[in-house]
Formats: sequence, structure tokens, C-alpha cells
Amino acid sequence: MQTELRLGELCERLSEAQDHDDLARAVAGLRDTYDVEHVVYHCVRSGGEQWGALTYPKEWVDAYVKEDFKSIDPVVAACFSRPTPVDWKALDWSARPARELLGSATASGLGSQGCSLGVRGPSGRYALFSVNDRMSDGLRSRFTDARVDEMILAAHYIDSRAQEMEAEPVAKLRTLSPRETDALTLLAKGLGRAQAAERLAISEHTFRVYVESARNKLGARNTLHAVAHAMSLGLICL
Amino acid sequence: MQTELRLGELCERLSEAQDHDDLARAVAGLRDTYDVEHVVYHCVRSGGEQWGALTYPKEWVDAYVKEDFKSIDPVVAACFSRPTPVDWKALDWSARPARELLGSATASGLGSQGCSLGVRGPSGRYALFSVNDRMSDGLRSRFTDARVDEMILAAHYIDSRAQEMEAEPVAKLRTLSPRETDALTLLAKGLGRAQAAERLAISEHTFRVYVESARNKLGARNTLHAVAHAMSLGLICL
DNA sequence: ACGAGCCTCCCCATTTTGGGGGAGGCTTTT
DNA sequence: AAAAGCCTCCCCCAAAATGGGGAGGCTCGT
Repeated sequence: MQTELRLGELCERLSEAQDHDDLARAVAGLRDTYDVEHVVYHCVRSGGEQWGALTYPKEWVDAYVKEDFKSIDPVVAACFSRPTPVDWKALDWSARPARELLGSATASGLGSQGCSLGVRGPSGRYALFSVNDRMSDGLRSRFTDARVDEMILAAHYIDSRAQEMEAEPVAKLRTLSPRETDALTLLAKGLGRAQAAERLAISEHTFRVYVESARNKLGARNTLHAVAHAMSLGLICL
Repeated sequence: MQTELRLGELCERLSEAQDHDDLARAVAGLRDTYDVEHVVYHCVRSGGEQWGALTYPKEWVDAYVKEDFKSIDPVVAACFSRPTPVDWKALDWSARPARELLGSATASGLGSQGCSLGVRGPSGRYALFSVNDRMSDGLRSRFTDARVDEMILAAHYIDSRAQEMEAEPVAKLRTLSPRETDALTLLAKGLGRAQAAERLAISEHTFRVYVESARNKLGARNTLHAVAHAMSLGLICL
């Protein structure tokens, strides 16, 4: 197995990538360089449906989507809260849905060993970068630190390119005034209007004006929608 | 200037880091290795107040917090939506608040050139990794791609350690049933209860049961709080 | 000087939500 | 077999929110 990843090659392919197929080709090149069974970029959550740039057989990808394995996949759950690479072997696969996932993967000819790293972006965006092999011992334990570095860099570059491809032209990023931000933030934190107004040392009437104003700026249908939208845009945070 | 960053040294310091001071020492070691004016890890948004592990003088840090520069800092805003490193020189500093920030920084003896990379985590977490120097031309243009790689890796490792230090013991991660998730997601997207119930092909009474149930599971005070909380935990996404 | 935006405050009628209650059928796990 | 959770449906009443309207003072940018 090669001991050095030519990220220059990956970056070159990514810089020319225009669509998901181009990303898939870049990921396939990575698999060949790593000399592993599969390399996977799985965009779990973004503005639209989940999608992936990967080397898995179509049969397995179709089964994964059809059975909605994303909602019970221990890898997806584990990487959601851990910032470091996760060895699949270390996860709990005892639950029946997880065993079904494994069975289905094996039936599609895949190895059950792998390593994944979660990547996050704005507006709750969440993606997974995985390396999969059929060898009996975990990839993570076989990887040197240098290889973890390469995994992190590969994940970052692929996700960056994916975000760039998805980005809507930011014609006009909505912003809120400080008081509007305060008003929505306090509501998001669970305070009622009366309590929030008191917290800000203003009247409920005034508080309401800020909420209405923010709602109009965000083009929201109601207060809840305004709060959710503001959170999604990263304008407020709990 | 050295052409190779010894990330092994950074990782060693980080693996032993127990608090923010340890992180600051690791960051200071990085500054010495890079041979630059300052290196900064700025946790802009997480569960608590903003904080940083950095080499800036206390005078400047105090001024930054006191003037609430975070809310107008073009670097903070730019890195929020860009997944790749941002050269400060390329940003718009013409607005008065931004000029005040620059003036204050210069008065504190800082250079105005730098490069920053945004890092994201769960629950809307957002941090910045920056390298600052007083040289007249932008660091970004002087950095080779190898240096960008090191910047990305350094940002990742520091943020990972920071997250590990902050992580509350996950005694019980709240989850929602699929229907509860659907109900909150549709409300977050701006549908009214009647419309959302129709979308799910259930009655409004039933829809309401899911909302109430989700609200109880999340320990939320009202529906808006439940939606905001679910988004914050990454349970639903727009 | 003027316009835009922010911050502040008030009113009424209608609609929606929250809090409480009730119920049954199905699947999964232990 | 039993318990727990999910999915489905219905009711009432009080409180809160929404949708519409009104207003003035201050600061900043052009």
C-alpha cells in the first residue's frame, strides 16, 4: 500500500469538478490511491435530499436509500457528535436495524470494516467521509497519523467543493438588527414574550414590533418560522 | 521561515491539554513554529460565551470583547459561509464599524494582514482559526498549498480538542420518533399546523399530538422552543 | 438636509396555541 | 405475556399570539 496520498491529484480533480459525477470520479481516484475497497463522501444533511459521491455499487446505494438506513446507521449517529475519525468496529451494531444494515451491506458484497469522519457546514449541514475495506482489522488501527491527516484534508476539500457547487448566489444575505436578534434568540431559548421583554427591559408591545420586523425581513410566515430560518442561516444560535 | 509545520508537536500538546490555557500554549507553540506574529483559535459561537486560545495581547482581546467586535468583524462574517481559508485583504473594510475595529487593532500593535478558516461543529457551533502577521502582503498569497493543508489540519485538531473538553457527558441523547421529527420539520419550514397535517395525510388533532409529544420529550416550554431545540441538537434541519 | 433604519410605545378583533382530558390498534423488546 | 413506544383520532376552555392599525425620537450615510 502506498504510504503517501497525492492530495495534489485530488485537488486538481476537485478544482475541475462541476457536478456530482465529477466528485465521484475524484473520490474514485482517491480509492485507487489508497488501494482500498471503497471511498465514500456521503452528504447526510443539507438543504436538499441526502446524496453521495462514492464508489459503492449501485445495488447497495439503492438499498441504503430504499430502506432509509441513514436514520439508523450507527456510523451516521456516531460521527454526528464526534469531531475525530470513528472506527466502525468500535460501534454498537447489536440493535436489529443495525444488524439488518450490516446484512444488507454484506449481501451487496461490501466489507464491514471502515473509518469515518463527520464534516459540518453552515445551516446544520452534515456530511460523512468514509474509507471502507474488507480486511478483518480496522482501518483506523492500521492508519498512521499521517493517514489520518490525509483523511481530514480529503474530507475537507471534497466537502468544500461540494458546498461551492451547491451555494446559491448570495445576492443579499439577510441580517437582523441587534434587538431583532435578541428578540428571536430569547424566544428560541424558550422564554415567553412577556419574560423576554422583561429580560430586554422593554415593553411587550416593543418586543412584538421587533419580532414582527424580523419576521418580515426573513420572509417568514410566522414567528416559529422566523426563528427556525434565523437559526438555519446562522443568524441566531442557542 | 520554516517550510514544514511539525503537527506532531501540536498534536502532542493538544493530547495533554486539559483547559483553555493548555490550548493557548499549544497555539503559542504554533505561532513560534510558523514564525508569524499571531495565531488565533476563536470560538465564536458555542453553547456558552465566545472564547479564544490565542497569542493576541490582553489589551486587544479586552477591547474586542468590550466593543463587541465579533458582531461586525468582516472576518467572522466571511468565514461563516465560506469553507475555504479567507485572506483578510480580500474583505470589505469600508464600513465605519469595520474601520473602527482595524483602528483599534492597530492601536494595540497588531498587523492588519491575516488569513482565517472557519470550523463548524454540532448545534451551530462555529469557530475561527487565524494566522496574523504585520507584513504588507497577504499571508494567503505567500502560503503554498502545503501551508493551507497545515492550516486546515491545525484548525481541525484544535477545534476537536476544544469540543472534547467542552462535551457534556452524553447521558441520554434525546431522540424523536419519525412522525415527531416530521411534525417539527414542517413547522420549521413555515407550514401551519393545518397545512402540515395535510402534507402528512393525518388530522390536525393527530398532528398536534406529535407536536405535544415532541415538546415533552425535548423538555421545551412551547412549540417554538421545541423546534429551536431540535434544530440546535441537529435532530431536524431545514 | 433628507431618507432609511433602529429603538421605543399603544390599540382592537380574530385566530391559534397550550393545558387538560379521553380513546384504540400495532410493533418491538424483554 | 407484558410493557413500552409509536401512530392514529376526538373534545373543551383559557391564554397567548397574530394581523391589522397607529405614533415619535434618534443616529447614520449620502
